[in-house]
Amino acid sequence: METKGFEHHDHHHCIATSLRTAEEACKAQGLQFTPVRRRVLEILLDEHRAMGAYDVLDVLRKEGLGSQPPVAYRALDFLVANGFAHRIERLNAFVACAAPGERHAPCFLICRACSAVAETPGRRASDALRAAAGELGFKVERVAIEAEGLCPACVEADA
Amino acid sequence: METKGFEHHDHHHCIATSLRTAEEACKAQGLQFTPVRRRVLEILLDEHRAMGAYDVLDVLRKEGLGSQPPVAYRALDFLVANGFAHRIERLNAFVACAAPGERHAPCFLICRACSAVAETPGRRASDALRAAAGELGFKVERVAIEAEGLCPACVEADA
DNA sequence: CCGCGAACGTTATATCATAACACACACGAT
DNA sequence: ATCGTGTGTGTTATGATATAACGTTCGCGG
Ligand SMILES: [Zn+2]
Ligand SMILES: [Zn+2]
Ligand SMILES: [Zn+2]
Ligand SMILES: [Zn+2]
Repeated sequence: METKGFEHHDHHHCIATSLRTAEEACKAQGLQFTPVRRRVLEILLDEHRAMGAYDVLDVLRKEGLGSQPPVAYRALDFLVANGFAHRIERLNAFVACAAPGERHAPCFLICRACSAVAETPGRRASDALRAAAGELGFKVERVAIEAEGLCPACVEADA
Repeated sequence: METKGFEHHDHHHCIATSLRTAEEACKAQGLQFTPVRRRVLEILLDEHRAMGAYDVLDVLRKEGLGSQPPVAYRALDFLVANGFAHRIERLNAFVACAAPGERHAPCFLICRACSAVAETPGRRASDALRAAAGELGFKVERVAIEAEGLCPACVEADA
């Protein structure tokens, strides 16, 4: 998996690929990739940053796709449950998954200065956590690993 | 005996020690360990579980120590800022620190069945995270590591 | 046709958190 | 001694996030 948060990239391409991946995954698993769900994923991909449910809802409203909180929350829950997006606990916000389809323990780097969010593989951290939990007899089902600090650009600006 | 993390322990003793540690740390650092702050820490220690700010506030209200949200939030913020308590993002809740005074990267194991919360050293996971972040030029300042799953007791009950 | 489950639309409400301002008090400087 | 200043507290009001509950629609298999 590639980290996208702090680097330039071909964004049109990355949107198209993610959407197609989601579409195919839904078809393969018999999930309904409905217009609202699709559009919410598009919105997250467009912005390429962490968005609150109400931010997403604002966009849906303007487009006549839904006007009440449950519409946004249901679509977001679907995307999160199926690995197309992640919830960032620290921000009460959502972000499109940078590597949909791959089984992974996401790990987020959140810049406190510019609010950029990068998803990076958290496999090592996740393994360490599972090991520690296992020693206590705790059965880990989901892991949230989130770091707050300064992104490369803001570290420079700070200095 | 109550449950600390997932194990039994001498709870009266653990409350007393934690309170004393906080008291001494405040004195040493010139921080004000005011009645409200002290009482809030006691409340978190008493319950020995994750509590919402409003849960804490309910107790304060009954005791005439404060009746409005800012009172609870201010005290909790103080305790968190100084390492006497932690905030659990996943639960929007607070818990007394299990190792006050020691510099540590806390890591939480949250049981989805019984809501028990254990704090465990997250040093290995935290180190792994910092290493991954460092490769990207990200400067980590704070880390939140939270696992959701089944505690030992609930794993057994489940089987 | 009917029963069912999944998604959606809507209303209302629950839950979590902070802005803003007034007051009290401790403490060091004038 | 008085004044300014910083810090903590009390209070009102509001903002931000999230879900309960119920009715409607629609496709699908019995
Ligand atoms: Zn992109
Ligand atoms: Zn930044
Ligand atoms: Zn205890
Ligand atoms: Zn449990």
